Amino acid sequence: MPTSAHNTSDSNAPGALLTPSEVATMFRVDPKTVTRWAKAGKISAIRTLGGHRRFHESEVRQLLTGVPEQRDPSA
Amino acid sequence: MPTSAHNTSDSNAPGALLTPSEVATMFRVDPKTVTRWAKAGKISAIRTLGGHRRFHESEVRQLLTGVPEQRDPSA
DNA sequence: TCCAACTGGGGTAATTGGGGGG
DNA sequence: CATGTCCCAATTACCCCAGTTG
Repeated sequence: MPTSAHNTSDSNAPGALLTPSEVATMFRVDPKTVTRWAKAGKISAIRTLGGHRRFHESEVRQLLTGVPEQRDPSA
Repeated sequence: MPTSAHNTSDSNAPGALLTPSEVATMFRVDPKTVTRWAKAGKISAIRTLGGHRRFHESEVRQLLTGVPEQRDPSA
């Protein structure tokens, strides 16, 4: 996961994917912790053909915004 | 990622976050006290998916700089 | 193909959260 | 009222090595 100037992390891309390290940096946690969240189902993740995880940037942002859980308002 | 995978000290990052113990050390108080400040709304904090708190480094720095809000002198 | 960096998995120490009492 | 310390349970961080990434 390159941190170069022209890396693939385009915040504008709607379907942008982030690596575990990227998400870890955003939450100020260890990459292994992000993996643990994925295993616990707390965050959705897709796998590469080799088994590595990739996370949706939009979802990560929402979690960071402060929306831990969603309640049905009509309930 | 260039050389550093996940650096623990990303003070240059705009959205840098600090752990409770980090803030506690900066203020020379107990981590529990920092938690109380967060509960009292005296300092904004975001939570990890596991419930742990992370504080904005910029906000902490401003508080340390000595720019406290006007205390209620109406007493 | 080779290579440097990142990732996954397991296991163990340290930190954190929450309540209660001083 | 605010802070520091006690308890325990949960979460997180760092260690190893082998495999994937680009």
